[in-house]
Amino acid sequence: MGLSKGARKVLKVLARRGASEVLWARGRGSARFSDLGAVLRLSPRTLAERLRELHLMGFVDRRAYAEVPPRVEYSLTPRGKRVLEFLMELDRVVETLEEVR
Amino acid sequence: MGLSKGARKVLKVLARRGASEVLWARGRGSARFSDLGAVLRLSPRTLAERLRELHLMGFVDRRAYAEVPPRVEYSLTPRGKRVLEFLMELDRVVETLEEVR
DNA sequence: CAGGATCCCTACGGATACTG
DNA sequence: CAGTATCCGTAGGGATCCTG
Repeated sequence: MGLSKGARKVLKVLARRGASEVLWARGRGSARFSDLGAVLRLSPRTLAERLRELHLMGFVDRRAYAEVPPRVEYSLTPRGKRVLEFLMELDRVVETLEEVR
Repeated sequence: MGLSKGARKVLKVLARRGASEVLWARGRGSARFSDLGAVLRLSPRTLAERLRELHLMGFVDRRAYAEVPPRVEYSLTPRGKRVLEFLMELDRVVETLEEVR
């Protein structure tokens, strides 16, 4: 009788600022915290929060290297890739909406 | 290099409280304002706002009858039905995520 | 460099009361 | 009945400063 609770949660996270962009940007390869921030124009506060959420949902992987200065790289998990595919599907759906008038 | 602007907008609207529920509830047939409010447990303020947004995006149709007391019925447009299908797809995707571990 | 802490402003949404 | 108007608390997110 409605979206499942899990689906609603995913939907909400994906709609937050920068979430879909992070997944999209990580389509291939991994990237560092600061690189993502620069490309996506997100404040470190928001970026950290978003990455934490996406990590908690199992969509991105976090790998920290014990170096100075510190380096942390983020990449998509298989689950994250599945969700990214879904986002791409959304793009196609929205395109077809133009035709459905 | 990311979700289209339109897709992001759709995503955001769908994530707001009650949006997907309204679409889902209108899967078949139409319903009145107060019925939707009762079923979805939304305050009139939020329900009105949500319906206005969904109407503006062309997902729901609004038909007002010149009666006393007033009666207004909402139903899904073809576009709305397409979006509803997409939401159902989301449910399936989230299910498959359980397997992708 | 990768964040956490703080301050602050805006958006979202419930409760209540009111009107055509 | 179908909303709108108002009040108000909570969440989201930018800017800035700080630290391991």
